[in-house]
Amino acid sequence: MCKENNELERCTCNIIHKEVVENVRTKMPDEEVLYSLADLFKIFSDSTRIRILYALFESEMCVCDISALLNMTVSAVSHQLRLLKQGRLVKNRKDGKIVYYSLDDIHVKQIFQQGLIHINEK
Amino acid sequence: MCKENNELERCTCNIIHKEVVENVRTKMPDEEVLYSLADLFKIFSDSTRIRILYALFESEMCVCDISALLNMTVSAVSHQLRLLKQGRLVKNRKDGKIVYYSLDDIHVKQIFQQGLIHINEK
DNA sequence: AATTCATTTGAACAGTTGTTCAAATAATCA
DNA sequence: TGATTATTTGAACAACTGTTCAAATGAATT
Repeated sequence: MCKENNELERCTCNIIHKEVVENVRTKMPDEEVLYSLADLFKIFSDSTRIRILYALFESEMCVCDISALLNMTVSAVSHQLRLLKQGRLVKNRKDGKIVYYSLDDIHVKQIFQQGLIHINEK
Repeated sequence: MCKENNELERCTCNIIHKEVVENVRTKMPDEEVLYSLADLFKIFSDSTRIRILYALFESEMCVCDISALLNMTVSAVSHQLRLLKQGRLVKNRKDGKIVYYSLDDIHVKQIFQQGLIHINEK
């Protein structure tokens, strides 16, 4: 059953273009890749984290400085820095009591750049 | 007050490196840009939407086909397609009862590609 | 006009997210 | 050691998100 495409057969499912679906299915990336991508973009999906990354494009900064720059509590900033570090987007070094954060990935700039191209289009 | 950097003064705020903060502040993009970027990446932050976009990389598809491909209800797919369309990432055309969705932006592929580079690194 | 089918829509729900607050670390300095 | 300061942590909360379900549209077909 359901051998031809472009034909509305009475399948139990509602697939209208079976050949297209099966062909696309073979080309889909692994589930794991899809989830990893979604997780990465989830990190970029918050303006606070984007602001932190843009700040670190310019200079390494301590938690206190970042919170002053963004006008946010150090706690809120620290929570976000933890997520950024988990996503391997920032790294940190300790100098006495002060923790300095800096960018851990050069691709972030390019991803943001591509995003901006989409936004500014049309 | 607070004229030198690298000096722990007793400001009302806690800025430790005032010069760095002020310099970075001048380089930060406008709020509007930061929010637009976050909104764009928010769309990519869900694996269902990423799967839909990957599917549309290969071929235009109707809602019914996509729901069969992803093994999801048409309603769930339709809701997500609405978000993708609002973000100007997909467009659609109507042919009778059937609505065909297709990619509306060539940059998406490049953004995903950059994301994959980050994921596969290290 | 009534029926069928593809799709959309809105309300409802559970699950997730970002911030705040208070408390805990960790490192310096008196 | 005790005090101070930078940062982290965990719990709590409101706000948001993705899916489901039921109902509504809209366009052929009978």
